[in-house]
Amino acid sequence: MSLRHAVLAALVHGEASGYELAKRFDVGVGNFWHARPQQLYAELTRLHQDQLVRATEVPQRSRPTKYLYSLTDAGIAELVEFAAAPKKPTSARDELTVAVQVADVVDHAALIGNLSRRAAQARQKLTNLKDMEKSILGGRTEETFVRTTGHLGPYLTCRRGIQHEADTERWCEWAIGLLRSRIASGDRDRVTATAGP
Amino acid sequence: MSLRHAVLAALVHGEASGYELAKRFDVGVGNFWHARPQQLYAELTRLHQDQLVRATEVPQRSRPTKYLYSLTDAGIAELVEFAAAPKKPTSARDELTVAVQVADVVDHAALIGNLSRRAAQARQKLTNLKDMEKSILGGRTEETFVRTTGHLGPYLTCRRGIQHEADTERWCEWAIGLLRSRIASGDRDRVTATAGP
DNA sequence: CGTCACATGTAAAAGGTTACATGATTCG
DNA sequence: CGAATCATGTAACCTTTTACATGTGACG
Repeated sequence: MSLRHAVLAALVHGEASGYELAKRFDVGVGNFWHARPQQLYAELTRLHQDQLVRATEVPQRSRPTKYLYSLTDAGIAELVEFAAAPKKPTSARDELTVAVQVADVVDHAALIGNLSRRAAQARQKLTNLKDMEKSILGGRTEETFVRTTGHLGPYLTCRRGIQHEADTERWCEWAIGLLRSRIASGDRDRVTATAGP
Repeated sequence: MSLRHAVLAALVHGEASGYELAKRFDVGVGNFWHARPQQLYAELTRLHQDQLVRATEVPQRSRPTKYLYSLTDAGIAELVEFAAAPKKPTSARDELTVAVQVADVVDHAALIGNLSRRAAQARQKLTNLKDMEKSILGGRTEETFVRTTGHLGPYLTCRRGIQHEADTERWCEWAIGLLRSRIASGDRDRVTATAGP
């Protein structure tokens, strides 16, 4: 039940509407918690009912009324409790790795295609995250930043994302290399996706 | 809908009962796809109905009859198709990182506790995965292995796991270091989990 | 004139977790 | 004598995804 805490965490940064929050989940928060806009709208309603956030109505001309949400004291208390509670290990679920697991039974070219696409995605995310890191550090060195800032959290998670994406890219490229070398050293009896009866 | 493919992937290694499969998911496959035994029993039934696996009844004395499942040709074809299809990016969901994101609002000591526990889990998994790697390589160097083997897939995914766990451990320890240095350099106004009214 | 940004949701379906149920055998 | 291993499942619940619904204003 922890979409709830991801939303609260996203609101620490400042008040936001559901729509704005969705964008925060697309860039920053999305690195450690995915959620679709629909989920956010629903969760915000629940959080409001439970008084962990307060909502300010902002009428729009020619658009649905917008609601700006911000943390209440109860909301902050909830976060404090959450951070102290034992955490479940992340539950891994990666289709690509499932496909790689069966590399020996499967069409190599298609697999390599999938690995390249993933590598490209990782590079894209890396670029975004490095921009984010730059804007967090704001010209300071890490050492200075850590001593000065009141916003260590976002920096820590941003670094986490950077390392993870770099790791992903490295692994994809390495796997591609091995699969290719295997093709080069001659492989027979490979089943292909297009093989008909 | 890809628990299905994770199960098929696990069966490439050889026939298994639901119970045995649950163990494969605990060790090997679990590194990239989690599933509870109940899910596996249900999925195996479905796969059997769809004729992607065949089932051999094995009566037990004083125990529920056991079913040994193995891949059919249709099952292998399904895997081939799956491996060629475009893959969704992994959906990140990590409670610990959510907690770290709000480090600045939250009790540092408790957070550090959570980070240490995660680091310890990562070290444990690393040990297991390195044993697995050793048994896969079977004394050969990577180069020799890659040229000789018909089981590249499991090696690739095992390496993925190793790198990921190593990365996790490094990040946890690094984050702990920064959080501690922040305590040392004097921090005030930290909300603690035990603070009452 | 088409597409993107804004701004909210509802409803059904799929996927995953937790709790419960049963019961013999082996090991320390 | 208690715990772990073997061996299967059902049912209720919670979470996530997908599809649908609505409509304006700005930009090129």
